[in-house]
Amino acid sequence: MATIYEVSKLAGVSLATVSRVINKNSRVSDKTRQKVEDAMTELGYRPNSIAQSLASSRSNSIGILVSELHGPFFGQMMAGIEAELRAAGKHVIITTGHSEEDKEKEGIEFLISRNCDAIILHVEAVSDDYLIDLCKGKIPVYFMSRLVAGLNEQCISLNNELGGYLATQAVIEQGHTNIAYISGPQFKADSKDRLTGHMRALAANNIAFNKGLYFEGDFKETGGSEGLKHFIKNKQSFSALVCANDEMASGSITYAREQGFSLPKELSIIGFDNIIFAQHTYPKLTTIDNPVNLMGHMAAKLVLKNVYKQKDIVIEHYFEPKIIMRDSVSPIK
Amino acid sequence: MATIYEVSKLAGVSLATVSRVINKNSRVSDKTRQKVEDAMTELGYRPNSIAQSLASSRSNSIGILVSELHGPFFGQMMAGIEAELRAAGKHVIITTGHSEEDKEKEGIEFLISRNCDAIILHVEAVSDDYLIDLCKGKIPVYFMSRLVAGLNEQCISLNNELGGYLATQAVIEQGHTNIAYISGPQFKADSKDRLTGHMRALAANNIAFNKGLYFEGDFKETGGSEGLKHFIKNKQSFSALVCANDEMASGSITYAREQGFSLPKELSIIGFDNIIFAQHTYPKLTTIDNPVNLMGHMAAKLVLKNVYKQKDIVIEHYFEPKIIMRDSVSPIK
DNA sequence: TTGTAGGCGTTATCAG
DNA sequence: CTGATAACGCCTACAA
Repeated sequence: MATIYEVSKLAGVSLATVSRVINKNSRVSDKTRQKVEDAMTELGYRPNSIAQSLASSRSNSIGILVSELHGPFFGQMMAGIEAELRAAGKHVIITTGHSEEDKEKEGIEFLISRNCDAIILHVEAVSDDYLIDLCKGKIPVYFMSRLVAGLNEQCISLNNELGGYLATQAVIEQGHTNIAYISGPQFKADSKDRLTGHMRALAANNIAFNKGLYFEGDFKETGGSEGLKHFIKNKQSFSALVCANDEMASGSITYAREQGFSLPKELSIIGFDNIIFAQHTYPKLTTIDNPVNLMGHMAAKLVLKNVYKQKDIVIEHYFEPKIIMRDSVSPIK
Repeated sequence: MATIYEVSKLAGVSLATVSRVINKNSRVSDKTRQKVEDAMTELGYRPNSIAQSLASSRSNSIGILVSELHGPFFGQMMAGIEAELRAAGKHVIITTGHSEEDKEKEGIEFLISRNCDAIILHVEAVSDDYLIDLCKGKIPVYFMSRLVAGLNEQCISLNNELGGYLATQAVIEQGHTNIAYISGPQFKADSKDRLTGHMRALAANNIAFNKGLYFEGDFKETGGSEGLKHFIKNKQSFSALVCANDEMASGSITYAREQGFSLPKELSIIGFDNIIFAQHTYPKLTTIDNPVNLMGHMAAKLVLKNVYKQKDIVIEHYFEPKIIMRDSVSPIK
């Protein structure tokens, strides 16, 4: 692979001049610029971004840490971030944390060690203290879907509590009072907040929280089926089921039908996130819209504005969920 | 951020010695190792992987190019690759090509310029010639879901033609002869192969290919609904619909129900890929299993074996799809 | 086992 | 506008 040195020799100029035409900044006479460019194409020269990065301590790449690479939620999030950044000529380096403290930390250190200009984190297992410490470092850090106390300016988050409230409220408005709830893993802030919202809606309507109608799921399809199975086994009676995300709602819809429920007549089900597939369950899933793709774009804009000093960017840190009415919730008879 | 130099000073040893304990290879006496490690923790030292990479021209990171970051197909693929590599202590750098030639090339160059030890590509728009050229470079290149002539050893692929055949054959075996087909974008090799398989099944059963029952979709949910709408508008008669992937199958199931079809009685639908969500459509989607997660693992193993010289790894280059019988296909009345 | 010194490919600061 | 030259942080023969 040709280096800047060979280019300079072929073009008959110095290293510095070649570097200048690469970086298009300081003035170079058109004549020499042309010579250099010719030499570059002739040699098929490509700048080595590793070397650039080492020398300049800038990399034009942004590190991203997500919990998982699969799943509709993270897919939309990554896609949003990447699209915005790519359009600005930046690259993205993605790694995973698997919701485990060690792996999250390791992932973060990898990104830092790669000289990312900034990192965008969706972390779930690591403590606030760790994050606050992290922010004292040199590299700018931003957070998706996590509100770290005192670091609001660096967070893009959804009002999950409100979302949880809206979901349960929607079901209550249809006359349901026996409402089962399948939450996400409770070590995750999102899950906790959604559950809090659920409780608030219950309380606001004078419905007592029934522990027998609560199940902690895993945010996956299986969580939905297992939760429902659990309720049925324990002979609970309920006419509505609110799930803390759409995957679990899908799983429970499938399982409910297998058990002979007529949906939504005998059981109303509501989800959370509004993943694309929510339009393709049967009945079509009523759910809470989580604009995670948009939030990804916003996180990217945040780094564009703060790190790359792009002007005229308006940042919205806090997103409000809204309900999407479809067919999986019906009035109680 | 502390450097190796400060560590060496604090530990009272040379740069080389510090480098040795970082790389755990050449022998260092326990005593000095301890001194160095103490110094490292005291300073909170983290190796700068950029500098490591520049000096050693090795990066312990593998570049991955996928078309999109979202969607169940790529999600599973990335997850498979990452899991395998992560377990081996390697990191993954993911970027996207968006199925556009320019972006694919740009993505590849980014990965190369980042000194990846190897790159794994899922490219769709770039030509074989370009890829063959690419392989002449210094950095090892591997391909997912694409067979490049002469480069079989570097490819992990699925027999898409067979999959296409199996899908249509399954529907024929249930007595269907008027079979509509919604393909993927025909510039993609996968789509083309699946269609070829469809044609072979038709031919093998003496069913003429009817152009009116063919629609080129986009591999997304909308492709399924649009295709079905197209057939209906043109007053085609058909009792079965085979879709080149599950997203389109889901879209067509939803649309079919909206149009009042009773499924699967009045219309049998089959998909391709067996994404997780295929279990949650109604009726549950009969489809062709595409072990893309496994294939991701295999691609990772390929680099573990060839690039990192790990022994005892058995590579399987060629995967066979198989049919997954569920409920969306029924015998013709 | 440990240290010295040159080099990886660029950038950036000075002079000129 | 252009050219030397010293960093950037680390690896790796080669010596000791």
